[in-house]
Amino acid sequence: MATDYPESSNAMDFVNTVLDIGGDEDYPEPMLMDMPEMRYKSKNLEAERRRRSKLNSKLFSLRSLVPNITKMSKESTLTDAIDYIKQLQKEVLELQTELLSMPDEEVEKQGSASSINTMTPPDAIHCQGKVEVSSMDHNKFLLKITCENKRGGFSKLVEVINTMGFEVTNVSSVAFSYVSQSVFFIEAKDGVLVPMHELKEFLSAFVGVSEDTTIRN
Amino acid sequence: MATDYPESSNAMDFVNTVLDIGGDEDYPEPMLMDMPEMRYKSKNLEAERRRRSKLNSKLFSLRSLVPNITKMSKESTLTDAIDYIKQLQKEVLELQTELLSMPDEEVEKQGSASSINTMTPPDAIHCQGKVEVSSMDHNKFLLKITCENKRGGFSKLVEVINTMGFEVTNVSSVAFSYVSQSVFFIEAKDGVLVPMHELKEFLSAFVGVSEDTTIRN
DNA sequence: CCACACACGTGAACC
DNA sequence: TGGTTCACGTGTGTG
Repeated sequence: MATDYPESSNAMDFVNTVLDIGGDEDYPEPMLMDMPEMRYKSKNLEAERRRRSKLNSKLFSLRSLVPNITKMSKESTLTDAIDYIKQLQKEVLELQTELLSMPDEEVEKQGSASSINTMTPPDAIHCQGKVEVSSMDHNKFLLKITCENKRGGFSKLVEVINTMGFEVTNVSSVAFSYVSQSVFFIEAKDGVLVPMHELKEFLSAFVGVSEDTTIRN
Repeated sequence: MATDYPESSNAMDFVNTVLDIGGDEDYPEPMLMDMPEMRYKSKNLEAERRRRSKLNSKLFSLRSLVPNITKMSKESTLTDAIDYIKQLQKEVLELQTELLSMPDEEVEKQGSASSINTMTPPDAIHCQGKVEVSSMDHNKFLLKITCENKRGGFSKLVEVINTMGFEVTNVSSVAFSYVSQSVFFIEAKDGVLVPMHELKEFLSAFVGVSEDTTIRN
């Protein structure tokens, strides 16, 4: 026991706690120096301890990244990490090919759950804007949207309109300075029936206008 | 200081004394310590060698999986692997959210699903179109795109432009009958550097024109 | 010379 | 009981 640790060696102790018992002490001490009590200390001792500590720390954080850990051991950590990387690579490849081969109507994730929809737009445009919805036909609408000119705002707007079940048949958009103004001529997709006020509410929430302004027929 | 420690001579002799000789190729013979000159050899010597070997092997194959290796060292192997896993995880998440968005079209044509699904997606708009790219500035381009007017075509176009790293600053699009024509004023996002020809090639491939310039009906 | 990284053999602790 | 895993201190090579 009682190795004279000159330093704390924190991570090591942590790993020791996890994997092994703390009790890995006691130097084999096969020294044959003629010095009476003075024990020869390698110059690397401390450095080596640091190195091991760091290495174990990395190993531990590597393990923490892998979801399925089979065993708490160095070998299985590496094995699992290897398998996990392979799996991730494969997954990325599949997703990429899937995404590339059929770009259907992908949107970034906006239009699935309403609760999310009303909450996620923080990164969308989040400003005061104006939304006008005019009904041109039973399934055709004219949107006039004024909002802050933000990076990606227009793309997101298109996506939102798309995921709501509308087809953009015609659009004119101009952005200048900090304001962006767009006019969309949209048409409900087949089988989609969205009430006008709902469309307006959603767009208003997305664009960042708190409560209504105008709806006209 | 201890600069005078007789490392090469005494210490080495000590090691040699302790564990036989050259120490590399030893047989796992269970030596007894009673022997006059023969020294005791640990029982797990060979096992430990195997363990180390296996561990290093894993470490090596882990390194072989990671594309960007900074240094050939254990620590950087682990660090790079960690970063790589993080990157992959992020990538997968992005791809999933990007892909997970519109059940619309697929649900619609689920009747004759599989064959159509696997056949239709390959080309997004699958028509002959025309793509013109004009460079307005080092990072600003003007796109003139003519293609078949297809459901969701415009949205897809915007998404493609967006994912390629461009910001749509201004757009005018008109669709009539079976043809759609759009003019995009786009600007490369910060840090994005896409060559003009690449942009054009990608858009052409997406829109469905085989070779640039020509529109064929 | 020194900092760093590595492999080695060993005792101990855990099934 | 062994078989397995671990941390340790050390020698050595490289820059």
